[in-house]
Amino acid sequence: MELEGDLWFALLQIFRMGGHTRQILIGTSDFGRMIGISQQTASRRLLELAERGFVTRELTPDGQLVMITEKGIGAIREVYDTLRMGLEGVDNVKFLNGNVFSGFGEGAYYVTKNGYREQFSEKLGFAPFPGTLNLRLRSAADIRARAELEALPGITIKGFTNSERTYGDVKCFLAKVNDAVDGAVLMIHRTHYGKEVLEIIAPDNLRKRLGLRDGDMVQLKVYLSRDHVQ
Amino acid sequence: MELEGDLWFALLQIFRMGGHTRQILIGTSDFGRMIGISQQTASRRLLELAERGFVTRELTPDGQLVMITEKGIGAIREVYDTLRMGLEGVDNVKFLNGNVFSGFGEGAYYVTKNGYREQFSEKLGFAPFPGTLNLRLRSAADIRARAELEALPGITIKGFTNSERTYGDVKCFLAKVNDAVDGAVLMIHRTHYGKEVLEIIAPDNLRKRLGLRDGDMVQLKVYLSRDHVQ
DNA sequence: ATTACTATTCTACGAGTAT
DNA sequence: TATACTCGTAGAATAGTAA
Repeated sequence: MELEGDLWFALLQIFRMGGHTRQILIGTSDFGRMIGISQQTASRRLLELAERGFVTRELTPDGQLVMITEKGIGAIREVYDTLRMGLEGVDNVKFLNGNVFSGFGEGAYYVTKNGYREQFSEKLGFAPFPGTLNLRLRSAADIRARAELEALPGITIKGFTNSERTYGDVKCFLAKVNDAVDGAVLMIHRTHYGKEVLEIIAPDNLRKRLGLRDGDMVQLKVYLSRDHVQ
Repeated sequence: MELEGDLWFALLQIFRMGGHTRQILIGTSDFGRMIGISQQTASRRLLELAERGFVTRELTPDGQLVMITEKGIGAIREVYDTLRMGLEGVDNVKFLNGNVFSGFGEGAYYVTKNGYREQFSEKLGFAPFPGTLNLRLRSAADIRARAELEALPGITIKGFTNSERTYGDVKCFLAKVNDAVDGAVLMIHRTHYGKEVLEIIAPDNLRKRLGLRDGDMVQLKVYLSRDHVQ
């Protein structure tokens, strides 16, 4: 989150007053009363929001004209998008949480095969980074949710045969990692991992992109069908 | 707001992990890392959310099973509704802010006339409290916005004639006061107030319901048409 | 009237640690 | 391992004012 709680709520209050559509005139006393803080703190909040570029400010003799900037609207929309998907797309989404661990890279092996790579780009919309992020599921509910994914069609990446051997089908689901990065869950049919493991692919190296280390918890939003993916 | 900033963001994090759909297993260390606070503070946050009824909690040897309650979802939905109306209904809404003052109660006089009362109930969906809340608009933008309301059709309450005199038409707009209470803006056609005054009616006494005193600022969301009113 | 500085109070964070 | 207590302290909030 770019904006800590109290500051975000100050921004929300400006938003409620229509500050995203036009300049609004507010006094720090009124503003403070509206969100339950003192005049002085209200002053500091508005100052800080302006300093950090979330609002523009213009002092007048009887208050200040405040308006939310593009950046401010972005901060609001970020929360909005999270809430919308969670509240309205429930039927199409499964939430999973797991902890990062270092695996044997079997997924990485698959992901680099040319016979798969082109299909990934075409069917998932991105060329996967040549490596997977391994997650270990820890709660019964997560493991159950993973089992339910097995039963769903998902997005199928077709197997193929080359001179050496035959490669089986791979099933994927589009997913959002930590509510921030788009990627996909890889369900390799014959894997030696158990039912408590999930492999994630993404356009980037997720460990670097999200600053993940072994043991860190990661949240996944798995899209069961393509509808409503955002 | 029922929930102060930091606590709300803790709830949001649980939401992001799917805690509104099922119990999720989280450790206080992981949870803290995810929102940038210490293990101890994370523990306190979860404890307080549970104490205040926003989540249920169940301790296990390796973490706690947390799930958002109805009340918690309500707190999230409250913000969601605000954001949705602000971001998606912009064309249908005008935001106005004004300060409460004690007026001469002309609106109250109108609002109690039987010839109007029935129409209010029928066309606005509520029987108005016999009194109005007077707001004084302070910024040029607010006064301009009020003038724009004059030009719109709104909801017309027809005038009538009784043995004493003739009563003119009254125009209304549905509105939300302080993002919390449903009411309506009353545009009495011939009033001795100037262009910087607005009268609000609602099912309840707004001063009591919202704890308003003279001079307090009030925010209004005026719905220009009935579509998308929430 | 305002906003916002300085001084002071006090809340709330995290370190250390018990369970 | 967990969670969550106590406690010292940093930083935030308010009081008092200046501008």
